[in-house]
Amino acid sequence: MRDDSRRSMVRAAAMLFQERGYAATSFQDVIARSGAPRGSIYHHFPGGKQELAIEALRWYSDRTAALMRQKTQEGTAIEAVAGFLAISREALRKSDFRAGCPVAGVALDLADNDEALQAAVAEAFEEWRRVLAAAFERDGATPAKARRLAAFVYASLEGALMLARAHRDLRPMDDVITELLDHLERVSGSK
Amino acid sequence: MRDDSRRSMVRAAAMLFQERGYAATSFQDVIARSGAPRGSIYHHFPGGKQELAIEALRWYSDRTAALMRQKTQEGTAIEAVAGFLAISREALRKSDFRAGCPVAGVALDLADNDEALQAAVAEAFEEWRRVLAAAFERDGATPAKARRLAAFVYASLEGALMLARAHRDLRPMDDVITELLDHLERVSGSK
DNA sequence: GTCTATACGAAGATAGAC
DNA sequence: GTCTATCTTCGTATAGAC
Repeated sequence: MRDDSRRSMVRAAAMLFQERGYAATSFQDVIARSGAPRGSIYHHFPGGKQELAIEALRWYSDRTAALMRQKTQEGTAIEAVAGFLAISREALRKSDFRAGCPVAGVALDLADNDEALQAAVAEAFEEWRRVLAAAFERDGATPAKARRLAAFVYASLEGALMLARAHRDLRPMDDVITELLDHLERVSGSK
Repeated sequence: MRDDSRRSMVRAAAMLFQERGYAATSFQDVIARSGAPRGSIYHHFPGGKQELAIEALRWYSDRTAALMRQKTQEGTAIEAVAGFLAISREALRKSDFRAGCPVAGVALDLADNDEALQAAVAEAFEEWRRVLAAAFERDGATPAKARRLAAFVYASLEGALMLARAHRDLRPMDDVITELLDHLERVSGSK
């Protein structure tokens, strides 16, 4: 297919970022993982590593937002969160604790420069938060409460992934899932 | 003082890890930040970058655990969490969103090798969790509930720092603080 | 669109003088 | 304990052929 190697590079970059972060990922790693030809990197990404990273974040962010959006359409906001957490947990387990979050892997590697990448990171988080906040609001929460809950969900999830990966143990993830869902159910009465 | 340059390197490394992560931090950065002499790196840290990182994590981890331990002795577990979150928030604000968590900055940069560093990361998280879980238990929670709440607190905090830094905005941090403390107070009745 | 060759700098690390 | 010099490897990036 046309542009196949380009897309495979974007996907491989996202995978590598979630495993070892942005700074620790080299083009060689991306080539090796994707199987894409070495000579076409700068043909597809004239902006180099930064451009590849921005595309990888966009690709992953949109894909993830679409998944969450779908879940919010199939049920309540709480059910969507529960389903999403289950998927994240399963991905972590099946990957032997390699599958974290590529956005997080980039976010913590950025120094003060690199504003374009920083913007891509912020936009990813913001897109996710928007989708979920809309569902909480639809289910009766005030706009402010919906925003807080959505931020809380993604913060907890990112932290849970970090802890579980560090321990190579699902328990921190399970603990966070238990407490987070408990909180969401408790507050669903007091919007 | 003796060992002054060594300690300054450890502190500088911790600062840099929280700003830009492990992989993006070079010895040059550590030298520049600490003001320590260039020629003595491998005198103080024969194990190179990994050894420096392990020491930096230990130093920061113990320091942070001691702070949390002190707070749990001055008041309830919930008060300790509230105080700790306030300190983290203030550090973030005063540093213009540079002060994240060095343990997180290392955690997400590790590939599958580097088991020694991985162990140092896990031990840091585990030490923090232990201190806080003990306080929740002292305040009446069951051991299992105390463990879950402590994990939830640190996961939320790590995620909140990540989101706030990405947006260069304190609101995600404030949102998480609001919801997390709300949850802790709600469940403090049903241990 | 992909190849090879290569420039260029920066990284981690070592050796030996002082 | 610190310096300078150096080695080696690896990184991003470019140029030009095919």
